[in-house]
Amino acid sequence: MNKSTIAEVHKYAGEEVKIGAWLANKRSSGKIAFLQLRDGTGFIQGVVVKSEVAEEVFQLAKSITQESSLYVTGTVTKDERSPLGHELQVNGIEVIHQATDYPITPKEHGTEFLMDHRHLWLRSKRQHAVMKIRNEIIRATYEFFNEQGFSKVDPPILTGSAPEGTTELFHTKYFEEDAYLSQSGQLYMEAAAMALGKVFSFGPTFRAEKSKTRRHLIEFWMIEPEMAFYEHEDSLKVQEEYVSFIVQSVLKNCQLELKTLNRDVSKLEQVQAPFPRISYDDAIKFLHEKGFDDIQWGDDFGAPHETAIAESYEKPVFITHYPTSLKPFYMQPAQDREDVVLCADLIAPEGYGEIIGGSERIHDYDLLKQRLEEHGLPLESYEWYLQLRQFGSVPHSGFGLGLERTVAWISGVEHVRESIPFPRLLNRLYP
RNA sequence: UCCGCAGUAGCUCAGUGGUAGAGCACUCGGCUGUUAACCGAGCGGUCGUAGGUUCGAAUCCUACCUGCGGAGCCA
Repeated sequence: MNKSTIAEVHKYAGEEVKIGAWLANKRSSGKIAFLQLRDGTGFIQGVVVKSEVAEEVFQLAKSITQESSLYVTGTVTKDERSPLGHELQVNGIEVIHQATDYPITPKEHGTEFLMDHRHLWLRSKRQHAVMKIRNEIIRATYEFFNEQGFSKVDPPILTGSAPEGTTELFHTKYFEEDAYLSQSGQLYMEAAAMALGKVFSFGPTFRAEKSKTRRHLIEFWMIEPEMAFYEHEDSLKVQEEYVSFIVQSVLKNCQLELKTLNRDVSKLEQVQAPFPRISYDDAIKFLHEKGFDDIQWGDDFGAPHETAIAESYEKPVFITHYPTSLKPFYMQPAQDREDVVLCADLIAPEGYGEIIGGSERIHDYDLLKQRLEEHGLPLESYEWYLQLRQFGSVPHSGFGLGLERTVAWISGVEHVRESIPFPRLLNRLYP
């Protein structure tokens, strides 16, 4: 007999297969039982007809409990009513392990309860779909950057010096020394770009911020590309092509998952490069026209401002050329204006907020040193970083994309806590 | 850190001073195409914690704890 996964049953239409699965849910009447089966690759309905199976098989089908693990044998049949297109006409059931009192019942549950049972919640259809989309975004990321000639480079997670404010850094010990968990690999990626040309990193990031919104996690994953000889505009092109590529990849390879999540795909279909750009100057003017009188040139945008700007575009939008005072020390000033820098934030549509922050980096040694001093940063900690500008410095740019915000946006889930398997939030370190 | 809301059965909630309730889950019975299946019965309680007011408190008051939503914060 063929052993199959649910995702592959279509290859065995009309044949008998054996599937290892869990019982997600069950409905039954006196003479027919419907088993909702899942095996990680997908969901399928098993149909047990009393008149066509042995009496003990039907009695077993009626008595299996939610989330018990099973080997199910049956014939694969095509069925229009199934989202998968196929059903399983069950003729045999072997219970591997009987589950009792599974906590997540097929009814409504509150956030706290679901988060306390995240290890089980992941089994549900919705969460399964989000995790599959997350996986597709990761897969497409590797495909895109490999095809574009980037090398993956892994920056350290444990770092020594504490640049800027230490309040948002996780403190730990490195034997006798103080150490901090990385909140960005960017500076190291700049060094890597001088060695390998075009590089990208993909790893965890830690921010000890007391943020409590649907867009914030304490531990999240970032993709940080860095490109030698790329100026600001070159970097924007990479960003819009990259984001378009992952959105189109999800549309192509995760149709069932998007359907499960009820995602409005027409909005995603429009996400094709190029993306609109608006300068910080124009964004301030736009907000004033919209009646926001609580913001003036030099202020950073709050969540309502970002959302208002994003809502006037169908695609993600770049906000470029922020005031120098709002941005970190390493950003390259604009050629004709000292008061703004060559940077861009990419704001996702539908209120999902900033998904990318990027900039051209200062490549002039004297200017970089001056900026470090202006920001009151200890030069000795940045000696290696300054040396990148002493030995064949070149214009270069890079950006960081927040994976969970991107997953949340593309999946259409409300909160980033559903876009990572085990979210770390304020007051949430379990499970 | 600030503002607002909430905490009652395993879960989701109703109950605004006078005998603790419903749906789901679970158990039993019924039902041949169900889609959070449905119908009937049964089981199920330290009303977040501590103190106070009252003849009497889930209900009113005070403090604390926990969670949710938002703001702030956020390379």
